[in-house]
Amino acid sequence: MNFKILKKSSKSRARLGLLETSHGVVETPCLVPVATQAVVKTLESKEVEETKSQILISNTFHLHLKPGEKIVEKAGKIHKFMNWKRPLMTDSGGYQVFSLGFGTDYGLGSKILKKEQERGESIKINAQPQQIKIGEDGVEFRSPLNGDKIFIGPKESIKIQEKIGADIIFAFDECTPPLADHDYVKKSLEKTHRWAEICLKVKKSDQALFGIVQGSRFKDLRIESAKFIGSLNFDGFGIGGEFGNDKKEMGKMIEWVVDELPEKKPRHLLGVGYLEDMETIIKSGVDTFDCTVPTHYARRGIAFTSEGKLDMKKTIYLKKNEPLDKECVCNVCKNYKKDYICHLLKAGEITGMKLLTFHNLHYFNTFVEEIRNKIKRGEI
RNA sequence: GGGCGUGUGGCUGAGCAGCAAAGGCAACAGACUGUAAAUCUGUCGGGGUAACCCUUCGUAGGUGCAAGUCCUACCGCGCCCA
Repeated sequence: MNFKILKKSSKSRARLGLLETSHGVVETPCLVPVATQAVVKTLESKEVEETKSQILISNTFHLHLKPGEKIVEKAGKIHKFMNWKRPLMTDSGGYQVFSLGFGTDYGLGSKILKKEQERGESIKINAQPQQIKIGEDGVEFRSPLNGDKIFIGPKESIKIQEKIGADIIFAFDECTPPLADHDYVKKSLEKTHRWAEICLKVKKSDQALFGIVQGSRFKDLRIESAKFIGSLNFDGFGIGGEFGNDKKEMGKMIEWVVDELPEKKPRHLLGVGYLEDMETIIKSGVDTFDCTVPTHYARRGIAFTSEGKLDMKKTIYLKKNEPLDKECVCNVCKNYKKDYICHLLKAGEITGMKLLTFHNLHYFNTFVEEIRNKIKRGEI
């Protein structure tokens, strides 16, 4: 993998780049659609290309459980397995440390604390989630599929990711929960840092390996983590964990980190990408970012349009014989109307979710494309 | 004509003396940011912020302190026998 910076904004930390891999080039800044189980749910790979998606991220934990990395490897590795010819990343499974752990215990999201939830900082040093066990060498999971005990640490994650064979792989980290206090995060960070060094040592493939910066909302820890991870011989960097109480803080927190990372290497923001967040995170210096929102919300019946977020399950849309977005040029907007899509969703037809997934991805990718153009024109 | 059965809130469907009445569906509202996620939450007879009040279980009477819940008649629907 090679990363070229084409232009640096004079108005912000934003930059235009080219991420070159053996499976093609990614123009950055770029949204990375999520293909957890080696598929963008509801779409086939050819359709995903048609949404202007340049690179996908799949998940180590999920592929380890099903079908198992050996199957993927035997199929000729993940590109051949899923017939995706462009670049691919795999996440390390670090997010599942959060999601299946404290995330489940407290009903939390990982990025921004929900309004209703008070900042109790109830997760203190040495706390353990109920269903998984976070140890020094890794994490003991229970398979959500059949209850089997599974152990994944940095070594295991890298070995699995090598077998899966994505272009870019991530170090195994602990994604700390928003309710964790400073002491918890500090101790967790030290572990994530040790794990980062192990990941670098263990990796034998020529895949690009990205280290992950944690540190939650704490400035000292974010900077400490960025300095440490940034000093290691990674090919790029992920920025993970939570970003404070509200979105205004998010950009600032990303900048704490970005300013400590080597400038020439790509920065990937893990799991952030509401439309309204995109300009902020890109202006803070993020090159790539993945987010489940366009695909996940599509399966909930939500269409993203220039008129805002539309809940296409609402009965009023049965009476609207017009495209989801009058300005959108995607195949769905060219060929289908709201009344039909609403009908499909109400009838429980999977094609409704498929059409929305296609449109949302196209819409998000076009949105980022426009931000790239703004950087080109020197507007942001 | 005779016998048996049935009639519940937008639909469906429990309840068989102490209910504004289970469940499901639909409807409406909300949530979802490195996907245990085609999911979850709330409302769902009317009125009031609320303790509370009012109107409901085919229709009309009756027996009970109390009736969708028991009795009688009628009406509608279903099946069976003539």
